[in-house]
Order: sequence, then structure tokens, then C-alpha cells
Amino acid sequence: MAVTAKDVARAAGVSAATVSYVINDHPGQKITDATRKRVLEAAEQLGYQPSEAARALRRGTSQTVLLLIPDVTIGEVMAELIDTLTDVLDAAGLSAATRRAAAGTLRQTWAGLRPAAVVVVGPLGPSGRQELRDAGVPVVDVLGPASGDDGQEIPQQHLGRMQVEHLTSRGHTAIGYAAPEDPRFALFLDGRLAGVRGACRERGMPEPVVVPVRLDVASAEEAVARWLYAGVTAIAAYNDEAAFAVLAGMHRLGMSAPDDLAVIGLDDIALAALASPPLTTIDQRVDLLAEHLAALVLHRAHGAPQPPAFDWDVATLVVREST
Amino acid sequence: MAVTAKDVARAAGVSAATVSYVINDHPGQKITDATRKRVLEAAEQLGYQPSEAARALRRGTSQTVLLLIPDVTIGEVMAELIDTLTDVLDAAGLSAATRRAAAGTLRQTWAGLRPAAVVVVGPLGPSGRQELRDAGVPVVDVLGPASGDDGQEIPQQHLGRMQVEHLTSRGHTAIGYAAPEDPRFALFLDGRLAGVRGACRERGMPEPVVVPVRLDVASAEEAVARWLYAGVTAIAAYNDEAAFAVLAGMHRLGMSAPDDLAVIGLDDIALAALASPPLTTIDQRVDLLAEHLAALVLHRAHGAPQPPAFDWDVATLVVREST
DNA sequence: TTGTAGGCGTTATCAA
DNA sequence: TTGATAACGCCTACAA
Repeated sequence: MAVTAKDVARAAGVSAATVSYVINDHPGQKITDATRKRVLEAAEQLGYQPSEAARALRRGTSQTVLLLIPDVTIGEVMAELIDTLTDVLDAAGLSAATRRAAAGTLRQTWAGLRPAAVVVVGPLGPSGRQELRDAGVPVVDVLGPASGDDGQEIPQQHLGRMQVEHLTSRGHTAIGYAAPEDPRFALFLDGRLAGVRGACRERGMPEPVVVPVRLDVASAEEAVARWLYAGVTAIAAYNDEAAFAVLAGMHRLGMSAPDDLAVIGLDDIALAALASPPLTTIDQRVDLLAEHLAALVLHRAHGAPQPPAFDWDVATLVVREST
Repeated sequence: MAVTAKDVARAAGVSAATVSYVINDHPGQKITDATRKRVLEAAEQLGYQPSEAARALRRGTSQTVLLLIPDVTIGEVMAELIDTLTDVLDAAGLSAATRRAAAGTLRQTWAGLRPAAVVVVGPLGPSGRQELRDAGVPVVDVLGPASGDDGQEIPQQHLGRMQVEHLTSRGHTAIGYAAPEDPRFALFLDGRLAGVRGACRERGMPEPVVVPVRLDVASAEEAVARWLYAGVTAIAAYNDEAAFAVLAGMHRLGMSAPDDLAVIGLDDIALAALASPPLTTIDQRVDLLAEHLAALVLHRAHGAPQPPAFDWDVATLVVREST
């Protein structure tokens, strides 16, 4: 059997209530140093850990933060986001549980858990958001302005814009965009592409030539051919993987970056430096974003001080040789 | 306020106990169809979800499965493992929570949670394992025979062996091994390398020339030079990323696979097909492994039928052009 | 077939 | 400064 507060109380010669006071540093409770010491020692001795279940029942809300993630194969970047978030929350005594946003009814997903907060990484309709709000569950949003005042926006547009800025700084005036086909990428794709489109328009450049690219050479080869036909001289890719595909397609056609076609990726995955030629890309610093989101959760759920607004400009251009 | 069983009971004109019977299909309880219907309708109507906290408190154990993962940057494969595991468990009504194996005291990590089971992906000393066993928490192990009878073994050795088998089938008799430097990879590296060594020995081949490789071109270039000097004609890499590094190093030296040096990776990440040349590798089918682990958890924690032993031979050689 | 009551471990209120 | 007690929501003997 597990060690309970009562066991500790008995060992320390106090009541269970006192144990609770000591363990939680109950504000406004005066505990003798001697008593405190006896309790802590007994707890240590017995390896006491308060039952999360009982705590949650009593407090009406658990210490679990629900991470609603999109229904896409998890890439390196998403993994890092979840990972960092999990670690930081863990350090604050919160435990993260991930669920696919798509799985089952939304209500089913959180209602039983009484989460301390929900971090929305994937899509979540306004009705779902309202449902959560009504239930008093803090919602922290990774995406989009649709989330309202407590939402935070990954400026996906900003990322697309940065890609175009770099390409034009290299003298390119007609660019193509390598977009993944799977509609489940739409979540981030829409923003990034809008940024690219906007940046082109502002500069008086023609619309970007958007071509779907799968992660195989044949598909990429075809895409490259289309871009060439359209007179494009540089490609912005949805992410580094798409950029790899473009490079592979070019390679197959006997072309090489940046002379035949310049390529810029997005994410700066570990392999980006190993591409041939090494891939110019953008590091969106998802680690910093994760820390910010965690701070936001702590603020909304635990009354921690509100973190300063996130500085999206941390995204960093990593210039290598493909542009 | 959250909807409780009592609310449902009131709405359906029955007692809370009856609600519990209906919700849980309590075995050996006869409930009138009319009553059952009324209860289910009321529950649906009110959006009732039983409190996990109260359930856990009552049953003495939560519905959470703890995933102890190694303290390494999460790669595509580890992400897929965690991801699949989370999904399958979720479908069975269990929720997965991940923790770095290294974070804090082990006891601290699980004791409060009263997990339904612990899946050990990372390292876990025998004392820790014993502690869990003493507490009656089922342990499911991804790695190594050290885990005892309930542990499952990823045959890391088998994977290394497969690499060598393929290379020898291509006529190579002297091979090199590309090993990541970070000691935190030791967990899997040791097994894979042992498999490579064993396979070489069995075939009367010289010991593999093990060279550390970081994910940058300079490091890889140096490694390739050392292999050439040692008279090696083929490289087995710890994983696909290391293989990419080797290819990049060769490229820089004006060499190309497989003529100058053959390269085989491990994992079959999405980018493997886009390497130049496309990377021969091994798909270890971590998705199937994850499903098996989940079945094992369900068996040990929920009394589900014991799954058949996992067939490690599902690992599949993916032959492309780098060998 | 359904209802009543007790207890799981914790914390908050109130009394000592 | 500390202790007794009730209540959080659920499940399950047992009683009706």
C-alpha cells in the first residue's frame, strides 16, 4: 500500500492536518520549527508522496495540462515543442498529457481530466473553445488570432515573409513555393503562404508559383520542371523536408543550388546543415516559444506573474549555401 | 461547476448508484432497459464525464500510463513510438504522460501519480525497477533483457546484424561504423554495435572500424578520411542522420556512394529517400512495436489477454542506391 | 431492480 | 500552534 498523510502523521506524532500544512507551506499557518522538521523527516523517511488523485478531487482540478496536438505526423519541430513544454511544466509540478485534437469528442477528451489548462497546438473550433471557457478551463493557444485575448499567435506569416525577404536580398524577383499536399498541414501552411504572398505583393513581385511537393524525388522533379517553366529563380519551402525534396528533384535534373535555383527552408532541422548544398533556412526557436507557453499556463492556472509578450523576432535566419 | 453523477441521477430520477451501474455496465447488475435509457439520455444531455480523480482515488490507481523516456533530443523514431503509444492507449481509455527518466527522483516521478503502468523507454536502474515492482506498478520495458520476465527486448543487436548482412551480400569484407558521440546514445548504441561486431566476427571479417561522427560536415569528412585510411569499403551508421553525415563528408571529398564507399543507415526516416544517392536503410517498424507495448500494458494493467510475443523480424531492409 | 451508506486521501473550516 | 471533522465524486457491499 501507498504511504498516506496519515502514516506520516502517525510517525511524526501529529495529525494529518498538520502534515498537510507542512507539506503545502500553508500560508497563514504557524508551524513550530520543531514540528515542521519532524514531519518533513517522517515524510522523507517513508517516501511520502501526496496522492494526485485525492488532491485533484479536493481541489476540483487536476495538475494535468492537456496538449491538444494536430493530427499530423509529428516532425522534429513539433516534437521539440511538446518536449520542452513537458519538461518546463514538469519542473513546475504540472504534468502534460497529449491528445490528438481529432480523437473523439472534445468534451470527452478533457471533461474527465479536469485539466489545469489546455494548450491548443492543433485546430479547435470556436465552439470547442467556448465550451472550455464556460467550464473555466484556461486555454492557451499556439496559433492564430482567432483564439481571442488569451491566445498567442505564432506569426506563421512572419516566417513566410522572412523567407521572401532573404530571397529578394539575393536579387530574386520571381519565386516559387513548395507546399506539402496533405490538407492536415493547412494549419500552418495557410499562414506561411499568406506571409509569402503578402511579401511578394508589397515588393511588386508576381504571385509566388505554388506547387505541391511530396517527399519523393519524382514529385519534386516534376515540381522543379514547373517552376523552371514559370521562370522562377528561387524557391521558398514550407519546411526543411520540402526543401530537401526540392534539392533532390534538382539534383536528379542535373541542377544545383543556388545557381540554377535558390532554395530556402524553414525549421533548421539537424540535417539542414548536411544537405548538398547546406540548406539556408529559418530557425523559429520553438524552444523559446514552448517556454513562453509554459509560462502562460503557469500564469493562467497558478496565478504566476504574467510573462512579457513573446518576442516573435527571435526567429533567426540561418544562411548557408543553398541561396 | 462540473456535472456529477448526482446531477445525472437527479435528472433521470434515479440514485447516483444506478448511474454508476449504468455508466460502467456493472457486471451482475440488472438494470431495466427503461432506466438505462433514461440515465444514458440524461448523461448525454448534461455532458456528464466521470471525474478521473474520484475514480482514481476510489480504485487506488489512476488511468495514466507513465512513459519514462531517455534524456536525448527526440528524433523522428522516438516521436513515432511515443505518438503511437499515446494513441493506442488513449483508445483504450488510458492516458499517457511522458517524463524524462533523468528528471528528479524516480519515486517523486511516479509515486503521486499512482500510474496504471510504467513504460520504460530510457534507462532505469534495477533498484528503480524493484521499487516499482514493490509498489505493484506494472513495468513494461522497451529495452534489454535486464528487465526480467516482463521486459521486452528491442533486438538492437539484430538491427546491427542486419546491416552487416546486407553489406556482405554486396561483397564488402571490411566495414566501418559511424557512431554518435553523445554518451546519452549509449543506450541503443551498445546493442547495435554489439550486433555489428558479432556479425563481423561470425563471418571472419576484421573488427568494424568505429569512428565517432557528429552532425556536421567537418566531423564527417574527417571520419571518412579515417575509414579510407583503414581500408574500409562500407559504412554502417548508427541511424539515418549519421548516415546523412557520412554522405555529406564523402560529398565534400568528391566521393560518392556506393562506388567509393557504401553506406547503410537505420530508421528509414522520411528524408532517407531524398538523400543523394537515396539511402539504403532499415525500417525497424517502431509503430508495430508501440502497438505491442500498448497491448502489453493493457494486459498487465487491465487484464486484457496477453499479446503474442513480438516478432522482431518485422524489421525490414529498405534497399535504395547508397549500397 | 434500485437505494443507502461508507470510505478512498486530501485540504479547509472551525474549534481547542 | 495544532487537531477534529466534513466534503470533494465515485464505487460497491449490503439492504430494501
